[in-house]
Amino acid sequence: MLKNETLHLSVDCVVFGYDDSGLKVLLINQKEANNEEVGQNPMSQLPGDLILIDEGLEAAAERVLFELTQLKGVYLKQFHAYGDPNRVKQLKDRAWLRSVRTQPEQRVITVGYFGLVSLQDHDPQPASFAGGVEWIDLQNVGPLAFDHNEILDGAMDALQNQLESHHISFELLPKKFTLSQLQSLYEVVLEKKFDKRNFRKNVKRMSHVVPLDEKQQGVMHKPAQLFSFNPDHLDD
Amino acid sequence: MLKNETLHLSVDCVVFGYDDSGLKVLLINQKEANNEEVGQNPMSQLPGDLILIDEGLEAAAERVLFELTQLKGVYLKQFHAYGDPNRVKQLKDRAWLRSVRTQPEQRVITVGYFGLVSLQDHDPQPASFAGGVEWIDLQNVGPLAFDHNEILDGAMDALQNQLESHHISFELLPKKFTLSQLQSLYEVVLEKKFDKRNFRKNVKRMSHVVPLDEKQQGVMHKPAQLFSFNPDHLDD
DNA sequence: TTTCTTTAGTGTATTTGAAACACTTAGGTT
DNA sequence: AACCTAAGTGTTTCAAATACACTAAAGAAA
Repeated sequence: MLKNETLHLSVDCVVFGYDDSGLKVLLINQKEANNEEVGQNPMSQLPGDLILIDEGLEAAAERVLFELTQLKGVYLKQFHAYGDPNRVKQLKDRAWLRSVRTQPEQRVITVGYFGLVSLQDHDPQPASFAGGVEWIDLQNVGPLAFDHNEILDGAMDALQNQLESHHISFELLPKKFTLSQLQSLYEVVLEKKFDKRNFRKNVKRMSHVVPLDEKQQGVMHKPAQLFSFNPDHLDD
Repeated sequence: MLKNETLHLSVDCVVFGYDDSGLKVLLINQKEANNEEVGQNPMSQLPGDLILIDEGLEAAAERVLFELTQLKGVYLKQFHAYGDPNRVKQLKDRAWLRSVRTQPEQRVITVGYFGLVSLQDHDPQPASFAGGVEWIDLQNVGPLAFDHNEILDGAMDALQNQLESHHISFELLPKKFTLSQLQSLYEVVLEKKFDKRNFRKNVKRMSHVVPLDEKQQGVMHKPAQLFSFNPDHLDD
């Protein structure tokens, strides 16, 4: 058994997708792994891969995400680096690593990015050159490869912490959205309920949420006014 | 000129030290560099070094900090990874890199940790096996090596963001402290003034700040009551 | 021992933001 | 015309943030 002499660096992307049915995360299936030797089911994992030798971290996250899921122009933000020396050395992950890596025993440190997309504005089933890609409801995420459950938790914490302070909710909504959609998003991400009238009072103080001269269409109830996000009005 | 084929990973520690004279950061001088070829002054930098092949990130930060500054038992927390492909390739940094690295042209990604110590409880002039170690007032920090000014700014942001929410102010104070010291710390770190009575009202609600049966000694004014931090009482 | 200097320590009134709460409206469907 | 559904809207109550000025205790100086 070879002694590891260098270490590798990867990026992993925790891409959250949102629509009226809830908050989801983008996972890829390890289709190409033959887990015969340990008789395991194919596992899911976060989209991620080794960075190239001359590539910046954020550029790597964008490239890897595009290569694995065809997603482009996604808001991405670094949140944490994971470097446990044994994070890719569990038995469950060996077969897959051998099938895709030239140095499967290599230690890999990874830098986590979280991404945000609106499922209405982006193709919810991005094609992949190898392996399936799926949006999984956050509640239904099972055991993932490597330490990806921990990374997912870390991304969720970062999202919750930054949702209110960093004006990122709009990355998860369609360009035109209703106040009810905005409220539901807050409720789903922060896992608590808000009072409708108080919530709207607060939104009306945000000058970067601008009402449009347009209403919701095709709904079987009173149509809601549409709003959009104006990044130029960030005076508050 | 050799093509780089692997990349390296380092940790850099931004250790903040606090006492009644203010907030400082621990820097080391590049004494061993002979900058003759570009005629530059010796530069200061954050304590940091490459991680070992089997070492966790936090363990690396602890080890490197100890090796370079003899500091031990310091609160350390990861805050950001810096991976610009050119971050160690500026002219100003070449001479020093050649004097200490076997592969000075190597790309290095670094993971930043911030550390917190009380200058009263820790030796403020830790000895180093090579190169001087100094506490520098935050206002007096000049140009540092590599991207270390940017890393320092990132650490300061992290400290400001976490001071109130993460109960870390106590890492910067002596075990026994006065409320005035606590208030000054908040004012220095958050760069704003607080009202004395309101500040104390808020502290009295924090059950983890416990009054001691002890008073300040050797001061030429009314001695203040001492308090300490009880990590078991974190119910709020 | 008196006076001076310095920082510790304390309470109330005002303003602001957060929280609680229920009915009417507009559109599509039956 | 009646019904269903989510949109939209104000006021009251309570809690927290803010603003503000004097007395107390110790050591130093006279």
